[in-house]
Amino acid sequence: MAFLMMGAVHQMEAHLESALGGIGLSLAKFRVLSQLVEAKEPVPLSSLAERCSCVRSNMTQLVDRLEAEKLVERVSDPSDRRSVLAALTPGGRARHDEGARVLADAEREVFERIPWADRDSLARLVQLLKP
Amino acid sequence: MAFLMMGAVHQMEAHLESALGGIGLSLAKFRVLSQLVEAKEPVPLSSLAERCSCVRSNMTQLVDRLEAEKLVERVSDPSDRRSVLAALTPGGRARHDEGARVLADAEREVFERIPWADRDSLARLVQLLKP
DNA sequence: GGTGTATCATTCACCCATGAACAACCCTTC
DNA sequence: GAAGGGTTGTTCATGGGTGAATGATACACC
Repeated sequence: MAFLMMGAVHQMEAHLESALGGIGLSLAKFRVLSQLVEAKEPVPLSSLAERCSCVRSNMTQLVDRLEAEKLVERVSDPSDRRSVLAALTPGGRARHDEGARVLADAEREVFERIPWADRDSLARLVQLLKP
Repeated sequence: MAFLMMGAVHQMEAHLESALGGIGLSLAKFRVLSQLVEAKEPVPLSSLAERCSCVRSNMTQLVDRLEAEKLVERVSDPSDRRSVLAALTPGGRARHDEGARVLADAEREVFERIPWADRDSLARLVQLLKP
């Protein structure tokens, strides 16, 4: 059962990943951009890591890569010299919007095989697994 | 919806992973041992990779690590000198059995929150996602 | 028998994720 | 104001995964 779910979800991830790959994004990078869009302002890496449910060291290198592609910028926080803020660039914003469209399509493709009536119960059951 | 499922499954994976971690295994390594047990005989890395749904290069280093822990052995295939067979050692067999017990417990913990009546429909819906 | 093609395992470079160790910095508390 | 303890981001080692390139081998076909 656990293996069944892992298999299905990994295939789904691979599908989304490959769709995003077409525009030079990945799920991890999209999640970061997405959080920055939502925040509407520069976010400390630490808080960004928390929002993305990953550890700080991971966010460091994720932002490294995003910065290399000029999708985000590191800016320093005047009020706390330990902190480094990640700021969305215009290019990053555009890439995110593109990614959101691509992802919506890919997600539709995955779920179109399961009838609308069943989606609620699937969501409910999956939710039960979480805490 | 996709993100909900990914989140839930990743947490579940983390739980199983940490349970296996207690005995020096991981999901990936357990999957390999498991396939070797099932096969009842040495298996070419290529076929092992296929059974584990991963690429050959990944299996190479997975077997590297398992071999370093003396859980499997590389033996050469007399009938095809390109091929390298992975063979389960007695220690590997024992570790697998231990892993299977640990995993069964961990899986029970994860799913005990969802009522028996719902498990079938969850399995059915997840199955729909797969091909 | 020689040639071409396909398959095998490995290596390499890369991506994503974790935990441990670390220097820099903030903040309390004396 | 000096001292300690908690944060912050980075680095490093490790594990797990991919795709591309490579050298060795098998095999079919001429």
